[in-house]
Amino acid sequence: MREIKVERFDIRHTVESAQPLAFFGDMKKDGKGVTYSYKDSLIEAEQKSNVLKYSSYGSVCCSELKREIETRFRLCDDMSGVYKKIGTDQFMKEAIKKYYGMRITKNDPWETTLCFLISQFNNVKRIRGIVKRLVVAYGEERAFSTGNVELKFNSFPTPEELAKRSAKDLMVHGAGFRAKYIESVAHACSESFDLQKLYKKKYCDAKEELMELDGVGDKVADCILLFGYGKTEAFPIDTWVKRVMEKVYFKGRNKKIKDICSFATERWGQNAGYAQQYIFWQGRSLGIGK
DNA sequence: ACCCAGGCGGGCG
DNA sequence: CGCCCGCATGGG
Repeated sequence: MREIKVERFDIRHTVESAQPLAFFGDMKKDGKGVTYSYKDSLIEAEQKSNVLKYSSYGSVCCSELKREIETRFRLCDDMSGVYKKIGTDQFMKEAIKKYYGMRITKNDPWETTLCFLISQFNNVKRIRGIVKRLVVAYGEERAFSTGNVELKFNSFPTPEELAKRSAKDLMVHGAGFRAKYIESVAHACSESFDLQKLYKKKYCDAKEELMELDGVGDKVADCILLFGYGKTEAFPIDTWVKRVMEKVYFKGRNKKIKDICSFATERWGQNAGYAQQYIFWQGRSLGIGK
């Protein structure tokens, strides 16, 4: 068990706020820790006030593990600076106070892509269920014995593994009409489409390329860029964010996605992604628009 | 029963 | 282009 000091970090808000970790990871019952698969390994992380304890089962070495933890939870982000930039109005101040320490997570691009393909026209509980069933069905099973306890988990299914299945196979797991997108994108990513190359592209260019994938539109592309590539200028606008934005910043008037997007970019710039996460999670908790 | 969910693609004007 | 509709599924 290793430790790292953390400030302005809350593992519960971070893991529970409908980011990819909420879909394929497991929150511990007490809400203070999480377990999730990383490559061939299983990682555990647990927070005790200002200390994040972590450990792993599997082949990942300790320097890589440290880097993975710091990257995944974006521990190097200057949250004080972020809060200063986005906490400029009453709504944001309250959201920040309520979910203080909630970070954007940085996840694997493919894993993020699959999660958000499934997210469309869907709800958080079902997304998690579908992702979980795909992991069980098509992830590689791994087991470790830790003292007297046998630990089993599945790694996240690769594009190659999913590409072997037809949309009809995938339907069994409840993916619904999204199954055809999963099939198509799994094929693309295991053959011609190179997700890795998007790291070095600018936000706009990367987004344009992502949207060539079947089932990836404006919103899903922004989610992939934010949670899968760490491009924090992305501002995904779903039904919740749209409603909050209209109510809080546009006097309740119906606005187009494009207008909301340019407002957010102008107001929050590189921190738009963070602003979005607080808006989204606070909007849901307040039930805005319902 | 009815409505909605971290939208998208296709078809039409 | 912009607008509108259908779409699988299950929980509230």
